[in-house]
Amino acid sequence: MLGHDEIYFNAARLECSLALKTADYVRVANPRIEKVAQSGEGNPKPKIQNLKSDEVIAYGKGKTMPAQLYKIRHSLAHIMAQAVLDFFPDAKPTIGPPVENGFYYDFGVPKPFTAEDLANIEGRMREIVRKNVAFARREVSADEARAVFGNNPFKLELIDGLAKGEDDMGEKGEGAAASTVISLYTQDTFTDLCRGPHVLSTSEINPEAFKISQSSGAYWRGDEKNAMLQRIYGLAFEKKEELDHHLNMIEEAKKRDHRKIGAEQEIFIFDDEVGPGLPLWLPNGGILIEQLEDLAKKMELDAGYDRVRTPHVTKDQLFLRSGHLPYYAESMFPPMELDGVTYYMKPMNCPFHHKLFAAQQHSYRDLPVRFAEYGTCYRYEQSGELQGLMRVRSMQMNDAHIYCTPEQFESEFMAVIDLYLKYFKIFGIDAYQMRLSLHSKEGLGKKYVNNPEMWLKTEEMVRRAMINGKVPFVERENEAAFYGPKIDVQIWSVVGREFTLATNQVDFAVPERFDLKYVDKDGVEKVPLCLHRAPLGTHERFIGFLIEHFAGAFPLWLAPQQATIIPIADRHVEFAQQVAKRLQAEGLRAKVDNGHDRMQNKIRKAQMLKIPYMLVIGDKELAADSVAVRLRTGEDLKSMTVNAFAARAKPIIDSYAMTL
RNA sequence: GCCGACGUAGCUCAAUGGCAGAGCAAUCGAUUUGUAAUCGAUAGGUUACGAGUUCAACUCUCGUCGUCGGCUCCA
Repeated sequence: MLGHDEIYFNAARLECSLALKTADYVRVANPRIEKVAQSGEGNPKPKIQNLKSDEVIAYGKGKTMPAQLYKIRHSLAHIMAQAVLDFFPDAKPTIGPPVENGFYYDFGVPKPFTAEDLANIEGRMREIVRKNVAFARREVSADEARAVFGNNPFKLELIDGLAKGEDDMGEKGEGAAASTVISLYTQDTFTDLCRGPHVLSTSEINPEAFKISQSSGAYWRGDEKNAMLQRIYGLAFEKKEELDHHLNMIEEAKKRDHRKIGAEQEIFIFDDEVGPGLPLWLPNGGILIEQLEDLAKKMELDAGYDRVRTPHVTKDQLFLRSGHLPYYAESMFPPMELDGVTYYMKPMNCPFHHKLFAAQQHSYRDLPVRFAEYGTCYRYEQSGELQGLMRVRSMQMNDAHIYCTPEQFESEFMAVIDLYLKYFKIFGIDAYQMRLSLHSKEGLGKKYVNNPEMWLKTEEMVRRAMINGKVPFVERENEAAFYGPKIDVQIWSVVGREFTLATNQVDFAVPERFDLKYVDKDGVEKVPLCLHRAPLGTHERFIGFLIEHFAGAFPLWLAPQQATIIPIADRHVEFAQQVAKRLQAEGLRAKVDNGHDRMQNKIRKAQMLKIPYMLVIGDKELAADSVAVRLRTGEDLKSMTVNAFAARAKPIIDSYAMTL
């Protein structure tokens, strides 16, 4: 992606869709640069690519930021802690790292911070920065450190961990990386346990280039069983213009939030009496869904899939067999008891497809078998995690299961990846990241099927397939499905949240539980491998993503209303209605705007709804059987006959083109 | 689920303890207009829901529901 000179990024870290020069993207967005799989023998060696000649510092999961920015943000976190202690001497500072766009600090305090507190803290921080205080480093023994932080149980826990070679999150460092050096940084009146680095003096920090953005609760060390701390987030950049630019981008991003556009364009609603996370699709949303399903059916027919249908409800036995119960029960809607039988709404389609596979005899000659279904699933997601269409409780999944032999695995897996890429090309999606999600040793037998050999084997199969297919990807541990590794397509919503848009999963475990088999060449019954794939994810998330991706300006083939016909005066309405009928007969979604407004206002309304074509009809058009065509881009194509207009639009629709 | 903020007309917002208002949208009327807002009128509300304090509650308190931002989670 970064190979292109100029790229169109949707959300990612830019929080809005922009065509950018790669160099600008690298500068502004600070892209995630992670382990990139290398071709060659054995496991690829992780490699951090430095796209910038400037010094960068790694933080978080494989992310980097320029060293100076890191120091500024990290130092501001300490200054924030100092300011907080000025107002709340009993607050217990815990950790305060730099993050994308800024920094945060978590405090143990008896009461959450108020908006007024935050304003005071921000003001105090500015005073400290302006005093040009120095940051001084000092290395101490664990016992000395304990003496300094004797009244702060969080810091004592960190010191104990450091003494054992753990990092901030209580995780073991990599062998030799385990450090016994404990360092303190002091600025002004405040000393913190910290590995650094920091600015030498606050004179390196622009007091106008940072801002406290929000506060919220956060669990100590990210574990919900631990104490709830209060986190304060700050935004920080080197220059004020960069902060202003960032704030401006956030404002722009809000305008294309799918929740806002979804309401404006009447695509979906939520209703309190229906329930949270249960979207209702208005007619415009219905059109989007049908267009996507038509596309999927065409593409999947070409790719050799068979379509199946399965029920929404099933007996508990099915999910006991699949292994979802009892482990997945808390993410399922509660059971229904009828006549002594327990039923569940399905959270996924796989077990049903497995049953379909099992219902027929299979020879190796029949494989691969590919069952596709836009299945409706229900998951009881935690209330706090619901977000518009991006995370819901009822969803329609572009699901399919492919049953194949190990020999067929690579070509089947890559055929799915190719399908992704075809879809993404149609939609112009290029700001995504393919992520090879791996198991973790610690999770074996808990989060993951306890079969270490098969994990390593299938992970290597996927890795090799991706390398052979020359598809760039990153690797991430502890993100696999319980039954096998997967390639997830990660995208960022316009407000900056990361989501899995599509997935392609290997399953080496569940087919056996369902006793699935085929008869191989040698006459022996064998268990097939299964691929779970959903290139278009769910309608809910995919459409939520598309709304933001296109900022509501859908390509012609998707646009719920493709043309609005605008009669200039009442005497043109009848002809306008005829034109609408004729265009509808040609398969175009056209409607007459016969409201009381003047033409200018009708154009304005259509423009705001991002309707692709505005067809103006006045005396001239009435006489010539024509329409005056205006595009939503503002371009005026002047008058053309109704037939000429239809002949222009239809191939654009049929080819899924982005042009109008 | 946890922490916090918020919930007023279809939408965006005003009214801080004393008669609930504006713009847009809707409806009706006038206008018949050539590429991003014609004029006028009408209608629209148990201020999310339920309790409490008060002479008086949109406003203060408690609970419930929902939304938003984080945290956690995300097969």
